[in-house]
Amino acid sequence: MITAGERYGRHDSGQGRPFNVEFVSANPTGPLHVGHGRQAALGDAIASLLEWTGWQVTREFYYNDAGVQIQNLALSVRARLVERATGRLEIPEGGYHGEYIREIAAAYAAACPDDAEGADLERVRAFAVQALREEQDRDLKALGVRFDVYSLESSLYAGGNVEETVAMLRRGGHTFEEGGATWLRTTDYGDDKDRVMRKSDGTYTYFVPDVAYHVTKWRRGFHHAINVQGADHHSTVVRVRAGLQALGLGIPEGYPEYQLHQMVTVMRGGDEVRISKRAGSYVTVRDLVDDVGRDAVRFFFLMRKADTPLTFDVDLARTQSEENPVYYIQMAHARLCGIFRVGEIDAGTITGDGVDFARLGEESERLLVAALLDFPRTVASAAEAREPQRLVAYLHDTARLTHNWYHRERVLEAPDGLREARLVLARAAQIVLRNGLTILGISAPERM
RNA sequence: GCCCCUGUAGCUCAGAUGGAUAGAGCAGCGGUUUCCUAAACCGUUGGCCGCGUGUUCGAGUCACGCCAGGGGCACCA
Repeated sequence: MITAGERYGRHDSGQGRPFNVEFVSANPTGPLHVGHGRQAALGDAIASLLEWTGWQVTREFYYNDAGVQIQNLALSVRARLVERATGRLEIPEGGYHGEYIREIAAAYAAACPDDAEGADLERVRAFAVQALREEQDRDLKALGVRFDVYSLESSLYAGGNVEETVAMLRRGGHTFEEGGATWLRTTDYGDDKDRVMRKSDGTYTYFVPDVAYHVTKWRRGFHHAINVQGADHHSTVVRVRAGLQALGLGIPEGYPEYQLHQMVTVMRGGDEVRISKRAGSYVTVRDLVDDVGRDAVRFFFLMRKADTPLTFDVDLARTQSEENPVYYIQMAHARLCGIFRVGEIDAGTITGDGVDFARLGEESERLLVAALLDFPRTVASAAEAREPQRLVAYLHDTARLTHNWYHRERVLEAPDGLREARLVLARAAQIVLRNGLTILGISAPERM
């Protein structure tokens, strides 16, 4: 434990094989909301857990920048441009009402004075998408989440992947024509009804580029992949997998994995904060980070398993007291640091050599030692199940045992021999708490 | 109607590959402070694990059926 240090808890079950973790993947049609925040925290923690179990992880973000939603975005911005020019506002059907649309329109008008009413819709679209991607990048940065790869739906059309996928599906014999549309017989793969892949107007439904996208993932060597999404996308799971099966490329039935999470509600002052993208009332990821801090945001998003609806209690998250679990865990770590600080001991020099661990006989220290030894198993289990909340629960438990021990037993003032053994225990607990928090993307402060 | 998720202490939730008296936090009650951070700790009250049947030596965990709540069921994404 001591000699492994910051590597304590790692495994090599992944054996360096590539693993693609796709998460957030928000359409560039607005700022990131709390649901994306949960995905960001979950996806990043799962990615980290996989790294700790020996996988070579790529964090990937997929932009749906080619569909109807983007068209609506462009039309919404144009509507605001027209409003600026004429004073008349007509937001189109399915359009976006948020205040940020107005801001994008203002920026567009400033950048492109020759097109103040947005006559060049393609130009408006590109501008708005770019602006919102930058906006989302700032949100992700506030959370401390980084991606290795950004994939664009539009590039799948431009690169011919969509056409190629459709051609392969047709060759595979699982398609048929009806009502002027082309259908994929997804019922051959467990769907409850067949799905349109090419609409009668000649455009493709969303899941076709999705299938094409996953073909590119597979071909890039990612034979292991997981997508973290909201449970409202659960109907896509069967379709995408069905499409991949129908291609006959030898892709396994369960590819890709999905980790779907339930809804997030935000409580503030005892009331639920209503979220309505349409009406423009909005709790963004950045609002939350500004309010309660990055560590608390990440922790609260990770403390429940994905299958459970999450209530984000803003008042609790910003409380700096015993009630707030994230402070409780960080405090346990800071306390241990405090021992070394007060004792003027460099924790890094602790080796455990020549120490008689049999002297750690108190109940509180035996329990703590047992918990620390359990850390690698917890990491492995959380990684295997793709469930970071197991690690959260473990850390809370270990923090409790740490506080308990700290209050019952003295370290610096213990007799010779026992003192050295307890310093090793303090060091080991410090390592485990810090490693655990690091996996979750939460800081481990040395003092608070 | 079909699909997915959930149902465990008063409340919010944990309970890996089935395994011994089912755990935590909060709330409640009772304590602890000349002490490495009281931003804390200790003790204690409180559970037909939604209901039923089945598989098993053994079920909170697996299967099936009910009941209740949430979400999803487009030639939208």
